[in-house]
Formats: sequence, structure tokens, C-alpha cells
Amino acid sequence: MEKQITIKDIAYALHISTSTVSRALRDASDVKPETKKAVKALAEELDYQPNKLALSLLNKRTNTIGVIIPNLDYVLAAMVKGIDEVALEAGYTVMVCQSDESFGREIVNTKRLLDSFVDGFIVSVSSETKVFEHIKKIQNRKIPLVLFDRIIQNLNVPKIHLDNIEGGRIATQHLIDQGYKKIAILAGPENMGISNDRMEGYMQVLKENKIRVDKNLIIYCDFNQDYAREATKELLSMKYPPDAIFTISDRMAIGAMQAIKERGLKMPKDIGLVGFNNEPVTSLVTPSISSVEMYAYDIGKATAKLFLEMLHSDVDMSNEEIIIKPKLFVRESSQRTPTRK
Amino acid sequence: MEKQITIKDIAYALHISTSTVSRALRDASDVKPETKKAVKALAEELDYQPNKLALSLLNKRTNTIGVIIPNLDYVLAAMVKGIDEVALEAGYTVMVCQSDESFGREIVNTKRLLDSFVDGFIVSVSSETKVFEHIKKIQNRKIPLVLFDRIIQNLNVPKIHLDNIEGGRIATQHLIDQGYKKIAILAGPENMGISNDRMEGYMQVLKENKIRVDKNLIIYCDFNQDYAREATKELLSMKYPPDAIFTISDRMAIGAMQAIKERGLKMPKDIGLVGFNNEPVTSLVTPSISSVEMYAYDIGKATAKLFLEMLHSDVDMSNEEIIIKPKLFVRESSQRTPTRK
DNA sequence: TTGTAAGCGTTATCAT
DNA sequence: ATGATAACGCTTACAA
Repeated sequence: MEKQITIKDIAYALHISTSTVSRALRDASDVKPETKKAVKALAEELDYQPNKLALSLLNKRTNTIGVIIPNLDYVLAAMVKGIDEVALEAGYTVMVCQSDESFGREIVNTKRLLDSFVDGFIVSVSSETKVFEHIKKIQNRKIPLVLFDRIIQNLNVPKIHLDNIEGGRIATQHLIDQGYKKIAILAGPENMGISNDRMEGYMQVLKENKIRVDKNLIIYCDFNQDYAREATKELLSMKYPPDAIFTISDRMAIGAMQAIKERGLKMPKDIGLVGFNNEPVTSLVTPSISSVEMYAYDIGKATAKLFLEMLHSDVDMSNEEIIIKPKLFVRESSQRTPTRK
Repeated sequence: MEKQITIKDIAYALHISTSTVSRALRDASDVKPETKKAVKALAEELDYQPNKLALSLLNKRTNTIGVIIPNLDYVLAAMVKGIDEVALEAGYTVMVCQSDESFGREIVNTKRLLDSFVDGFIVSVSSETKVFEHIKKIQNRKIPLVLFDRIIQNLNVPKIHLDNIEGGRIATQHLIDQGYKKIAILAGPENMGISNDRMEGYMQVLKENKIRVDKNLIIYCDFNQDYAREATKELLSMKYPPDAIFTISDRMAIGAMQAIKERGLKMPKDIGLVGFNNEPVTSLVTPSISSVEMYAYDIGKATAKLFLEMLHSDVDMSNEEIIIKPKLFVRESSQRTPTRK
């Protein structure tokens, strides 16, 4: 690591003081034009770069945003991309930490980022996270914080996320519209916000359509293809198996599809299937899978914008909650009546 | 942002000097046990956290690694995950910047990270990158740097990457073994390292098998599903179309597959197809797609390890080059002879 | 218009 | 065993 040019070097070379150099570089009004010119010229020539560390120490601002996410799957990668884009534009650099769905790592990451004096946090909590002391710590220090995607309700923090209830609703209503009667749901781990919301939507719609909610058709399983496959196998070996399955992720839909095929059932004839996220893979498999689009990239951009707004305004935004509407993309796995909807 | 506790606060409260506090906290040998105990107790009580900015300013070390990648697709997300894991373990935090395949953004990112005084760089260059002044700038400043995945040859920097030539070789040899005679390749943009290497492997094997390399069967196209689809369409409308296609990414393989299906051709009977990356999607589509596995997660981990090794050793490692061997996963899209290989 | 000096939080050197 | 002081690179009163 070579010596960096500092204002001292410039000051020394020009036989002036560092404060004058500092002022000249920042175009202060009270510097003689010639001095200013000389300083700038030399700075340019020596490729002077101000030391951000020193500035940060002084201002307590690092122009850095800490982002904590549970993983880097398709959806979150798209969101991060959106965040990154907007942040870069606004002159911020992003520090992305993955908790890998582990509460412990989330804590560690939070601490790291706090220690690094990030100017604020953009967080999506892990599926394990049930207690929020680390989040409250951020709040207590009055550090700007936005929760996105996997948010925490009942916490006085600006939030931005998909309308997951609505997502569950449109998926379920669609299956009912297609004539399916016995609709199972593959949910995520219990207590997981987005899973519960999607399930809530599912239950609302069943009730509205006078369909009994059958506990045996509600399966909590890991957010994971293989678990979903196993769970589906079991569902299909029930005495009165479901005639449709709504999975709260596309990975799980793929797993379900595998089990369905192994069982020799045909979609959409024998059984309907709807996934969630609208990942590209849904239109690549056969049959293609209907899925709920969540506009991950846009959510990412909106998150960063909300964050920046919060950072630069002094009105309290802790009650802000932006909710993005999902949209169902109907594909072969669930479309029985060609012209409906 | 609330006031942070500093050693001054502790010193003041205990009526001792900041230097003593500093020593006590770092368990220096020459501090009276009682003093030490008192300092530590108070630090604990006040939840004292050393100010990293101040430390960094002093030591010129930030415990931060700058990672620059062209995008966050499946492969790179897996690599980043590997890097993140190892870095975290070693006490480093990672700043990930996406160049979005843009040379300009790569420059900006490099500058940002230099300004942030990262302790070193882990870089995979964008597909647009053809001139390397920004990389050389890093080198000139004697900042540790490792190139991974999309590396630059002829640059005296430690590198780690897949054996892409071998990847191209095994894919092509496999197609020949399966009896395909006229093998096309969908490559990436011209001048792109990994693309050229995979193509090099392809050509080597053709020559070894006394098959003429036909320029018309070499298509440069964007790393992208739709381009691949169009390119494949054109290939298939040639007077003597290919009977097999090797695409240098799975996304492109998907595009090729779409075009093949639209044309009414059957894989592997009428035409063979092999992709690259071994993304999960390859085994989900019908027919499943043979693909070259590149062990992205492992490459990520190995990259971070190489980087840390370099950071902590003072022997010159600039000639280090780690090359990972790929492996072909044969699936339906190319397997004509059931028991071969 | 410019320079001096203090301060951001910490550590290292040198006294005591 | 402890304290005073300088230093990291920069900004900003305050003085001149």
C-alpha cells in the first residue's frame, strides 16, 4: 500500500497551510483565486484523493449502507440489485451481509455493520429471527433503518414489502375459479411472516368461498425443493388427497411438481399447482407453473429510495409502510378453463 | 445517531488517562490488575465499542474486502456466498459492488472501494472490460488483489478460475462420443475470456477428432436467453444445420432449447444440446439438459482463502493461478447411447 | 486572505 | 504502573 497524497503534501509543496488547501479544494469563498487555482492544479497533478476515513471520523458519516439479507436466491439477488443501483446513483456504497437464514449470523452481521459506522440499515430478517433486540439496538442508536421483504410487524420502522396476503388470495381464488375444490398449501416454517401472510390470504379466500379450512391440507415445510417434494408425496397418499396445491415459493412448486409427476398425475387435469415469485424457471418447466409475481427488482429500488428519503428528511417516517401489489401469472399447471379470467 | 462511548468517557469517569484505558482494554502487561478490572467493568457496563474509523485511520486497515462482480446471477451469487462465508469467518466484512456488465460502472466501483480503503480486492471483470487501467491502479498502490472466475490473462495477479478450456473440451468430446457430427457453439461476446476458453476447448477437440471447424457454426451472442433463441433459430434454418449445439451458459441452453422445440426437433434424437454451469434448472426442464458443473460455491470459498493467504503472507503470490476442474453432468438432451461413458 | 490550533477516537512513544 | 503528547488526515473556529 503506497503513501497517499494528503493535503499536507500539497500545503508543504505550495508553502501554505493545510487549512488553506482544505478551503481551496472545497471552493470556499475566502480564498484568493490564484491560490485556489494553484492548489487545484497540484491536487489534480498528484491525483489527490481525500481520505474518507478521516472525513468519516470527523462527520460521523460513511456514505455506506448496511444491507442484511437472509440469502442470495433469485428474489433477493434481484432486490439487492435494485438497492445497489439506486444507492450507487445517490453516492452510497452498499455493504451486503448474508445471514444465511441464521439468527446468530444476523446478530453478528448487525454488530459488524454497526461497528463499521454504516449510515443506515436495510434489513430483511432471516426465517429464524423471532426476537428483535438487534433491530431495536439499531433503533435505539437512532440509526436510520428500513425493513424490506421479510419485515417485522409491530415494530415502529418504515417497511416495504409485497402484499403477501393478497398474493395468497389471488393464487387461491384462481384455483377455486378453475374448479379446484380441495386446495392444499405448502407453507414455510411456522412463525415466518411472509409465509403466514400468504397462508392468511389462502384461508380468507377459502372462507369467502365457503370452503372449510382443513388443517391436514396445511403443511409447514422448509423453504426448499426436497422438503416440498416429500411433503407433496405425503399429501398425495392421503385418503382424500387435495386436487390443487399452492406453494409459497417456486422452489417448493418445483418440488411439488416432481412428486406429482412421480405419482403419475397430470396438471392441470388431475391436480392444479400455483407457485410464488414468478421465477423464470416457472415458464421453462413442463407443464409451466402459474406463479405470483412479486416485482423483486422494483421492491429493491423502492426500498433504497425509501431509505434515502428517510435519511435526508427529518420528519418521522417510522409509520411508513409501502405495500406492493402482486400479480398472478397463469400458466399451464393450473389453467383448466381456457377463457376464464 | 446517539453519542458513542469512547475511552475518554471511561478515562474521565475513572480519573485516569486515556492511554491507561487503552492499555487496560487491550490487556497490556503493564497495567495494575485493579485498574484493568475497573476499566473492563465500566467498559462492559457502558457497552463501549471501539471506534473502527479511528482505528482504521491509524492503522490504514479497515478489515474490509472489496468485491466487484459483473452481476448476481446464479453462478456469481453462489461464488459471493462462498467468499462471504470465508471472509466473515476471518473477521472481514465484504463490500459487494455490481458492475452490471458495464465497464464504466466497474471503474466507478473500483474508485469507490479504493476511496473506502478496503484492505484488498476480489474482482471478476465485466464482459465489456477490455482495458485494465483500473486493475493496474490497484496493483500500483500495492493493494492485495485476486481475480476470480472472469479473470484477465497476462496480468501478474493471483487468479482462480475454472478450467474453461477443459469445460469446452468435455462438453464437445461428449457430443462427439454420442455420435453428433456437426456441432455448433453458442459463445458469448467476442473477446470475453471465459467464452474464448470454452470455445478453444471446443475447437481443440474438433481438431483432435478430425472434424473441420466451421466458422458458420460458431455464433457469438449475448449471454442471454433471447439472443440464444434467435441465434439458434438461424442455425436451424441453415442449409446444412448442426446436429448438436454447445452453449457456454445454461441460460443460453434454455434459449436454444426453445428454438429447437419451436422447430419441432427432438433432443437428443435429432439434435444434441449441452449447456454450462449446471444450474438447477437444467434438471428441471424437459428434456433435462446436460451441463458442465463449475463448482461456483467452492470457487468462491477458494478465492477468499487465496485472498486471505495473500494478505497475510509476504511472499509474492502474483504468479499463483488456481484452476478448478469442471465436470460434465450428462442428461437427456445429449444422451443417445444409453451406456456410453 | 491566510494561518494556528483544537478536535474526531485511538494507539504508540517517551517520560515519569 | 501511569500519564502526556504526537500522530493518522481532515475541517473549522478563531485569530491575525
